[in-house]
Amino acid sequence: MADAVVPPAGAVAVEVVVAAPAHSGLGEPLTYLAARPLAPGTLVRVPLGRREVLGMVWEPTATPREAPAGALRPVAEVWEALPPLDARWRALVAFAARYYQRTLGEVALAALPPALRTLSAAQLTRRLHKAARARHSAAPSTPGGQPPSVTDAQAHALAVIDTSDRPVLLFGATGSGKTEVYLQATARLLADDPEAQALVLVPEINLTPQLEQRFRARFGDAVTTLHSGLTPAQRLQHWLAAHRGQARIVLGTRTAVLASLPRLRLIVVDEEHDPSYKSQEGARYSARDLAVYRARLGADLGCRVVLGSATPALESWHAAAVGRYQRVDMAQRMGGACWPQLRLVDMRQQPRGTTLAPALLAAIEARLARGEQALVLLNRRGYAPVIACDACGWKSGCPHCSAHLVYHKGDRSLRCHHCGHAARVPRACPDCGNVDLTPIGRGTEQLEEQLALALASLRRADGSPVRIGRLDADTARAAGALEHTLEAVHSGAIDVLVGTQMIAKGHDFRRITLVASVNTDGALFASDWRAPERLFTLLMQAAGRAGRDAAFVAAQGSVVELWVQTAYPQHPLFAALARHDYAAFAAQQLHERRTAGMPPFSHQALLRAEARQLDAALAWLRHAAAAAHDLPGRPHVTLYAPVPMTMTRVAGIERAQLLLESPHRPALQALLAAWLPRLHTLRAHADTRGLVRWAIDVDPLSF
DNA sequence: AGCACGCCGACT
DNA sequence: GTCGGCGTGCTC
Repeated sequence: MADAVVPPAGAVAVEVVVAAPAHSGLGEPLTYLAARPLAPGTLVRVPLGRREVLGMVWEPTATPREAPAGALRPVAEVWEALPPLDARWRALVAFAARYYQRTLGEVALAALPPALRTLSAAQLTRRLHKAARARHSAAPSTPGGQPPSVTDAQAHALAVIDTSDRPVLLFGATGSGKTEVYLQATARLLADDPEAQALVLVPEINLTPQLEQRFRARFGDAVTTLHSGLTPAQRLQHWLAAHRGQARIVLGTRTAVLASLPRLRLIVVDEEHDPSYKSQEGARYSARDLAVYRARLGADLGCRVVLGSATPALESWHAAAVGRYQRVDMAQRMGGACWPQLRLVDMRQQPRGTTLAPALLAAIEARLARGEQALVLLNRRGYAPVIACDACGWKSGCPHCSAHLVYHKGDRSLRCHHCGHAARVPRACPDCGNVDLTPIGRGTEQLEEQLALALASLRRADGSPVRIGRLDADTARAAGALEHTLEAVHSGAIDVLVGTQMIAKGHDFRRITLVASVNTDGALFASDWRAPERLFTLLMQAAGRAGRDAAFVAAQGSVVELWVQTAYPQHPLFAALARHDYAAFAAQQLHERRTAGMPPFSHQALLRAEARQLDAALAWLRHAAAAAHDLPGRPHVTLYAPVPMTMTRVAGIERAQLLLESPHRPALQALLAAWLPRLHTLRAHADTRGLVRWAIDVDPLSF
């Protein structure tokens, strides 16, 4: 074919990484011919088999590989218009690829905006010119207003951020003014260095619109965003602005940690404990951990990293305790806002099946009567998690998953929350024909209904009936619905907001004086040993929604309360919660984890397998474990027996996993690095029929 | 991962 | 007789 073309005299070999997984045999950089040497980080299009793909020039690997068999093919196109991705960025990608056991190309190319891959060099050049013109015609940014003066705690935090040689863990209560610290740290940096860039990471941008608003209000056009809500064209445009240094501040979700930011000097990870920083597919990286590493790579520029949370991840808390991070405390809530008092409702004293204890209902009524608002948390959407037949015991199971179909009353459907399967609610039991099917348990939809019923006779000051709003993945699906509901809470159009954990995020509600958690115990004894940490975080976060306006609370003469319904009121988690004492909770949890040898006192990786039949998945994992037998690091790594996942079947696929654990991270890393090539060989040559796919998850968060 | 080639069941 | 299922093999 075209390969017969004789390379021009003076052509040189260049190494190029492409977005190919390791099992393709293309894990290492590929060698092509170019008319002249190309700088590492340059984007190129290269022929690969019968197609042409985007690749990136990489520096030759330290250990020279033997030349590929056939004649080298020439690079098809060099994207000269785009400045190469710089050495710091490549070092970050190289680290992420190595640590999370992926190929360079997978990580490097996945970090680029998808729209970039579809462009030709000519289209890119046009795009860049257009962006440059738009920039010239745009009005200069006009940051609005004077920054507010800072409290002593904020000033201290800023001083530490300025001077610390370590990652800073900003431990600040909800409403203690962490955002103002981020803003002023950013402002100082930009004032100090006319080219510096800052990266602000948030868990989910649509749940925290206020942070974006505050950054825009302060820095105007210097702010750009990077998240999945943007159109492909916007994402490309924003990415280019960051890459070319025009965007001074990038506000984004976890993917933004891999954005190109040549003059990056400040990284903020807000709500650093949030699990959404851990990627759950592809390269399963932790954006928080990569942020810390990235700051280290930028040390020569004076790059700093700030991890902020009211309830840090226990890993981060421990890192601060041993001195790897520097902790700064901001304990006080601004403006004298007070902490909710904890009210535990012992559900063992309530009749079985009670949704809302009478005392809690009365407390809500009292608040509504005074014109205050309440927030009721139930971490389960739908009307009921399952429906059952009264006669034969049939339950609504998903045909594709080891899960129940959830009853959604609104559209009379049964829906699987794992695979999306949806069906009409049957008129009668599919097994015995009995017509009495009963919903078991409660979801937000039912809670909303029961609250409406219970509060039906209640009137607001103006005589109108009280209004109940619901916020969960179902009601938030429609465009603008989330903003609309939040606005209704702010304006007072909604008196009681019912919802899943999404109502606990950073919304700054002014008139909420009561927060209630209705069905708490599921999380207390979940099989996942991280469940208590997540529950504590959720309840602290939810509690933080109440009493934010101290003047309002005082004028009302009200008491701010957090109500928790539980059958285990004596659980130590609640004692710490009552004192809103994260430190005590962390100490207790860390003690348990140390005793049990769990993270952060050990390091873990999972080998996950998916297969048509469970046996095939388990057999593969056993093969894999056997293949690890004599590997480096093996003596320091515990391999547990392969087990089916808690949710064994999802969308017709059986899942199992093998846990690896080591007190010594380098040993685990060494083992993984040596193990993966063997696994690829095993997959290709051993009998692995039925196995659909497998993947390594380093530092897994969920099991 | 793509994208081909290649060998067995229900349709114009 | 073809269209099309997805099994295996290759890509510097």
